[in-house]
Amino acid sequence: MTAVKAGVDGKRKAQITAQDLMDAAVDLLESHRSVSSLSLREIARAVGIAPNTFYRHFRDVDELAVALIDQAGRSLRGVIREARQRLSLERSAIRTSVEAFMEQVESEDRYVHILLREMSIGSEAFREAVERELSFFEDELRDELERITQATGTATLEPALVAKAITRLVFAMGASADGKSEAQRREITEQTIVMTKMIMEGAQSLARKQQA
Amino acid sequence: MTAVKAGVDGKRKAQITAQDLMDAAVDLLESHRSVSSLSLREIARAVGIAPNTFYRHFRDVDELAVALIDQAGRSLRGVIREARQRLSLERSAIRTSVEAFMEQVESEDRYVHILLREMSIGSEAFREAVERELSFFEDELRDELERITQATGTATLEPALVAKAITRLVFAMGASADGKSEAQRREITEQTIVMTKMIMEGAQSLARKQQA
DNA sequence: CGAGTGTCAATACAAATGTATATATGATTG
DNA sequence: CAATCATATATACATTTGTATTGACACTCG
Repeated sequence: MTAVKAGVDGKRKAQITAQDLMDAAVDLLESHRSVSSLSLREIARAVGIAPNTFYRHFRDVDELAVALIDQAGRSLRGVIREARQRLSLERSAIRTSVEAFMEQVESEDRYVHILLREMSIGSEAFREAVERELSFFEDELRDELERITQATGTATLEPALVAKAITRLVFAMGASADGKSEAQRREITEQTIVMTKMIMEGAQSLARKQQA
Repeated sequence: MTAVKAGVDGKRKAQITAQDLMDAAVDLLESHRSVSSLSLREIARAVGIAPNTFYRHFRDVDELAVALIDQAGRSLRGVIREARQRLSLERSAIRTSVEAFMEQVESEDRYVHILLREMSIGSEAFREAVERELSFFEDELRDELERITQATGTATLEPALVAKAITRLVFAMGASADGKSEAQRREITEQTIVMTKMIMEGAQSLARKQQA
């Protein structure tokens, strides 16, 4: 939208973008700071612009925070979708998905951490953005569960509820994996996989009992 | 420890206690503000003391935050224990416990909200305090599960993992119940109960399959 | 009674914050 | 080229922040 083509000569001042501001904000949140403790000036300082220039890109720090969540969600959903497409050849759908999720959490994409951490904090707009991402997940997962039910013929009790349980649990476990070591994260991943299987198995077992 | 006996005459300035500061802080966190966005002066203003007097009770706002978490955890554990003691006469252990938890979350005790919300945010000491409370929960729940296993003879797969899954899930659901209406909270409670039952059922079902 | 001690307020100050106003620079377009 | 526009800076100001210093008041104990 507001993208500016680089000038003919390469000597340009390197055009600050909204993305630059977001990256700087994420840097500042590296350690366990809350988004709400970020100051406009601090972010501006980090990217090397005058405080007022911030307003060219966002009205608020809050607005930047919402953009952060959107980005985190988008990136996370992309990874999960990709994992799902790899599913057909693989063994366990659960394992593949959970591992994809945790992979995304553990590295490279520091945006996701913020989503996981600040689920219940921040402005109204912020929390709504987080809720939106959770819903996306739940919906996609529910569809997937219903597809499995159709395909395998094994009934699942209340797919929507199962999807919600798994989503919340996986997110919570992901959040707890945050500062941990590689080994610890691997253990958390394995735990999460077993937990997810328990929920799935429980939902199917209850469905069987209910049928009888 | 530092409690001061009231003077002979009742005209005293009403002795500010650490608890007063904590209560004031909780008031300020009413809406979804982060603890890390609280200022020392703000809290002092709320209780009507001079900024410097704050130091008589806490070294930091961080130290106050940790005290907050401890209090929330203590109060929460008390309620769960009480619920557990009522269990023998009741029907479903799961329902009783989850309802007790949600009851505590939804009203009166605004301290618990903070614990639920800021699980992944704040200083090191803060997060450690939260982790401590989670561990307490998991341990007590695991003991309970093992006792059930002993009593009923129905095996449960990995009680520690089940306890962890249930704890994280219930906490996550509790956190999501925060700003909601009475009706919505009731629905969340019901959902949480079913989710918990799924986990239990799944763990038992998997144990049966593994035995075979 | 008088000295000590714990609890508070008053004043002060440097630093940091959000934002208003005005200005400069390079790109775009007539 | 001149005008316009988006982008960024500079300066400024009133607030707010954490904390240092100082002193007042009430209570306790010898």
